[in-house]
Amino acid sequence: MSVRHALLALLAEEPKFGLRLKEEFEQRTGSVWPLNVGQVYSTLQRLERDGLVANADEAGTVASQKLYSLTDDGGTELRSWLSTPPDDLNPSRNEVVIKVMVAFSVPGVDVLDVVQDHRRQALEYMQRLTRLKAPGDDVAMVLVADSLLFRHEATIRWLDTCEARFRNGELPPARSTELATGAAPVNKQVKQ
Amino acid sequence: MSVRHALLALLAEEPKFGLRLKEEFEQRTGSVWPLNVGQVYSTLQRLERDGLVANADEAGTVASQKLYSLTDDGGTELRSWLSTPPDDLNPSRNEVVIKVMVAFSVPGVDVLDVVQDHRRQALEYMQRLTRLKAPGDDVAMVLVADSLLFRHEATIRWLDTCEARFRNGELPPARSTELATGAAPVNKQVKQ
DNA sequence: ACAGCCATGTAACTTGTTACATGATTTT
DNA sequence: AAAATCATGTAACAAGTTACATGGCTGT
Repeated sequence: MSVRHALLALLAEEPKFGLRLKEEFEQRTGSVWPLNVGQVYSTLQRLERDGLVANADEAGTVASQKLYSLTDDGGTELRSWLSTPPDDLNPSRNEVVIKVMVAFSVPGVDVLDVVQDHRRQALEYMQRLTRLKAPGDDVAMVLVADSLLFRHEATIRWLDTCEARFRNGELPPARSTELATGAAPVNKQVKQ
Repeated sequence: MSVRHALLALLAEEPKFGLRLKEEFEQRTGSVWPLNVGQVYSTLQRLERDGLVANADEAGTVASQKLYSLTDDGGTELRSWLSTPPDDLNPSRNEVVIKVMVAFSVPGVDVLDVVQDHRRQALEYMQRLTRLKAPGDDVAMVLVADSLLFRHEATIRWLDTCEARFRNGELPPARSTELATGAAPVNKQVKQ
């Protein structure tokens, strides 16, 4: 849901057209997160359908440009988004975490290898980011790179706690001969 | 792409059916990331279509259960996933980062307010997580909670650097009178 | 027999990606 | 006038969410 609202934010400044929105979005993120043009147009269509954006077809612009402007409802929606944290109740899935949590029961695979693999890869990516940040002209790019650095660092720290716990013998219920979750009902047909 | 591969991993242990996969996935993530049953079935269909999974319709099970097993191709795909880092070239978008990067040009909104808002909310969520972790029986839940805690901490640290830079007068190019695309794109590496 | 769960499945929708098609404007 | 590029748009697909429909099995 980020793109939808980001477009609203960019339109709050002044009416703009599709391609311009793509360019500005990428400028704000230092070109780290490219935005597909096609998605801009379809998102604009949906925003218009929902009344958050209107076609400001005033003169003064090139004919082939289709200007969109923020409506009052759009402004309300935007302000609400800016003050709301991203979904506490449904925290988005973390691929590395999922990978580790399912890896330990795969035959022929050592979870600790997976952990080490990803730790090393995260480190390498952090080094690449740090190197890339050096020129440091573009503030947007530096900030977004920082966000990636912090996130990778968090991943590495998590992998470390994982390794510590695993070496300490703390393993999640491996082969689920019994699904002993209190809430979830046990599947009686499965056990043989 | 997490769910698809997670199912492969769970099937590597032994043939299983849809509902069981849902239950085990949620068990592995301490019920923090619920998995929709419908998605399990449609994902299984796609996996079967792609030859990564096969219908192991052996006897011995209840008629209404449809067992799936991992194929050789599925095993190869799984092993490849387990040793590959999640998309360095297309790092996934971070909603909080996007929010901050687009907020500073919204009329009537102070970026520093947005930063403080989200800092406070992330802190509150961390406290809730820490409280929730106390009973600490379920290793899976503790690990996933840790991953969320680390991620929130990374967010907070990023927001702090943002605030520092903003107070220091370092603002990204606000109104883009000129879209100077001369900057080296982070992401445009060779597609190989 | 009937209620209630187990298990599978489908339909409609949203977000996002890639690729392609088409017209308008500017440049040479 | 031809070529390049600006700008919009569409089609097809993957992945995910919600809601609903449909049989089969189990317990009382």
